Amino acid sequence: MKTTRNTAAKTAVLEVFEKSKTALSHTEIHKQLNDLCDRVTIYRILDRLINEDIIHKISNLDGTVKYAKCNHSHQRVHIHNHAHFSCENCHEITCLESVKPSYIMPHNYKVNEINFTLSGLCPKCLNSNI
Amino acid sequence: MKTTRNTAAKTAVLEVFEKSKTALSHTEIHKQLNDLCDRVTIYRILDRLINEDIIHKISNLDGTVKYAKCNHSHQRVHIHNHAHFSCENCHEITCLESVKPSYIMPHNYKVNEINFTLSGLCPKCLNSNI
DNA sequence: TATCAATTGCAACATTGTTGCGTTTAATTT
DNA sequence: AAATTAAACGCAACAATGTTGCAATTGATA
Ligand SMILES: [Mn+2]
Ligand SMILES: [Mn+2]
Ligand SMILES: [Zn+2]
Ligand SMILES: [Zn+2]
Repeated sequence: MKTTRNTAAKTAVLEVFEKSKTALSHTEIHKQLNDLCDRVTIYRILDRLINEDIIHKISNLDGTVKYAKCNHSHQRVHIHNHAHFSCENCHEITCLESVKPSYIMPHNYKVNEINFTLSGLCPKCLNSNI
Repeated sequence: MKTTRNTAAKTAVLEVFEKSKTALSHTEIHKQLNDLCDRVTIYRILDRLINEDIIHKISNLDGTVKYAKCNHSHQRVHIHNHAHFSCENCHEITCLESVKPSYIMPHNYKVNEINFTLSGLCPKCLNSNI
């Protein structure tokens, strides 16, 4: 199998994730890295981090894509079954690790992954907007 | 307020939706219309149909965006609270009108919209793949 | 230190969606 | 039926996002 390496760029991307309380887009990461590496490199690092189950991808209703660090306690099988919240006002996306939807599927479907994103107003914007 | 008009292109787009059992991407619609109108026009028609609550937008985990016809029985307030299924094999996206997630939100969030997309194998692909 | 596959930078490309503007057209009024 | 007029359109140009090929660099290992 392919081995994975620790590079300066990968370390820097991980540090950006550590410092952030919300999910980040490719562009936001690129700006924070301030030309430490090429934007293509960031796409490739994100791909690797997803394969290594270190981050997960969040696809929003408006088409934007963000990434967030996984904070799971080393489960053997790791499933991203938590919800994400996307604020329509400040556009911040946060993991709601405690919110896990329950649902009943029809027969004959095999579910591998779920994507549950809620949009509206986050607590910060809800308070300041009245 | 702005009034809305019935045009040849809009009618054609609606016919495409009527004929389809699955959700459609902008590109798929454009191909089916076979240069009846410009691709920009299709984007604008889709925007209008969403505002008129005739179709809804489905944003998938892999970044693709599709649209599907709403089949609701003229509720006063119309909320898209059903799930969508995205097949990893045939890439068809279908509305699962009967699947509605239940969940408990933390306080201080105002939820306006939800996006619940499941991916995996659809019944068709599940059966043909063993 | 030598090796070598993983990683990177760069250029080029593809896809998707948006905007401005002059022209056409659907629906309403005269 | 003709005039009116704002909605809708086509076209060109642009922006954002993501992908690919390839030569050069570099991290990990021997
Ligand atoms: Mn996780
Ligand atoms: Mn609907
Ligand atoms: Zn907010
Ligand atoms: Zn399928």
